[in-house]
Amino acid sequence: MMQCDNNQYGISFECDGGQFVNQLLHNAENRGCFSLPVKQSLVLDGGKGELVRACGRVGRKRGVSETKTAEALRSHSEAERRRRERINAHLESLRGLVPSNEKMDKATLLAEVVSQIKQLRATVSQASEGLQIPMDTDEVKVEAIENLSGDGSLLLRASLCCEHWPDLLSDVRKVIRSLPVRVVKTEISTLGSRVKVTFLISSVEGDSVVGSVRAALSSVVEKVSAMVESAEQLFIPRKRQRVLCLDSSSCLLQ
Amino acid sequence: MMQCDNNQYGISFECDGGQFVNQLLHNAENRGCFSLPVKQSLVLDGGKGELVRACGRVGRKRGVSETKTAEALRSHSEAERRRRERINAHLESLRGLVPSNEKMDKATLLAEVVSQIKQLRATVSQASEGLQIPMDTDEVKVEAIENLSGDGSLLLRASLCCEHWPDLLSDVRKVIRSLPVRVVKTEISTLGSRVKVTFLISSVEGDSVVGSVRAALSSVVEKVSAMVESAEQLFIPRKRQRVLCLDSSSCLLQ
DNA sequence: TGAAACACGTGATCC
DNA sequence: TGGATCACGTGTTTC
Repeated sequence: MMQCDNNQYGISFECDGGQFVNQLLHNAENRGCFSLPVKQSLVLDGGKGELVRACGRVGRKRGVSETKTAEALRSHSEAERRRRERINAHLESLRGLVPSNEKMDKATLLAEVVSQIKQLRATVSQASEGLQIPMDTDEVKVEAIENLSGDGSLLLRASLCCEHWPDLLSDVRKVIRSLPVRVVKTEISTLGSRVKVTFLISSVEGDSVVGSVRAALSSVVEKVSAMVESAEQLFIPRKRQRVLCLDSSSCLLQ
Repeated sequence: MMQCDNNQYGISFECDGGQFVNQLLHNAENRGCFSLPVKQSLVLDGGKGELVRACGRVGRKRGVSETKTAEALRSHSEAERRRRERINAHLESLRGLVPSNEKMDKATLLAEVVSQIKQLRATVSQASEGLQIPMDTDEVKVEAIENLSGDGSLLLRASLCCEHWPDLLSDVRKVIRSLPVRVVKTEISTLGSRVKVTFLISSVEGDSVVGSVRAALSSVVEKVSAMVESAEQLFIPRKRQRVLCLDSSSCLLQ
């Protein structure tokens, strides 16, 4: 056990840095009535914010350090109150978000929130399968649909699915335009923050076009995924796509 | 201010039942060093679970009531510790469910959870539109598709969408069978805990069949909605449909 | 240094 | 009554 006098409120006590002994001592030390060599404990008189000795008569003359300690205790307890209020406000929000009733204790409420989130995630995952918009994995698909007659040209269905990103659509347009293909049809669907772009593409160069379209779309997906990841690491909350459209044909990319 | 000696730990103090004054007195009373006529305050010696006087010498002889108080304080603080552990365990679960990082303070974590739930709900709502399975409102739709040639028979598309309930499918089967119709095709889709059943129905009685099919399906939906509501009021967590199938033709109802 | 975050034990309240 | 829940002020640690 060693002496530590580095606590900020000027309250001296015995401790050894060990959590266990600290806990054992905690209560007694608060009152300064422990048999170990405790020097003193100070408490705040809530009524006037003045300092009193926990044991013994109320001090007649008070030093500067005691006044400072009184102020520290006051601001400390006020900060703690604000913290509690902040936390409880969020808990109230959650109370409004889970179905169920009011008058639910904190632990049960939090358990309910946990299961609610899991349920919602499962539902979203299910919906994303039905809508063919995977939520967890990015995706690039390119497939030949049919060989057009004679001239060796090809009809392709190509799609990409990833998180939304401001430059996503213009990037997709750029890479598609750089290829020797003609876009027959475009569909853009979104689900939550995910975007899926599907093309019907015709090309006269049947040989390598599948690979080059796949490479082009993959480069876009990889760029977006890198941007999103770095934004998350920098604690920048990604802006969510709020306006969602499903199955809308559009010429945004043309 | 009036005397209250009805607190369970045998600790006497002054109070007036008012929250404000109670708070002001709270701290000083803990130590029994307030200038108001406080009788005594007892604290638990964490090391051995023994009772000591907050002010004054450690008592040599201890009464039965003091022993009982010591035990009460101990079990009280232990119960409180368990409560904290329960709450913190749920908070840890939530930490694992929000994306973001570890080392997030409680208030921020809870704020993140709130926004996460809102986002998930918006996504589910969006998906339910795309999949034509409304999440918030029950629905019965019946429409004539075409008049079959000559004999006055009719082809209908009928659908119902509501929460899942164990007897739902058999109830639907029952009411459909009670009608003078032939079921041509059935589709069952689910999203989360919602179920949508769609029928293609042919009938030789073209006049009233739309209304009677609608009435039949509505009676099922109303029964289910009543069951679900009463289950929620009784705090019975409705069993969620875990196995989800989308757009599956089936003969479950035939 | 001082502000912020957490765990703790306690008084109060409810059923 | 005893047990459970909550708000509170405080000691401690971290940055």
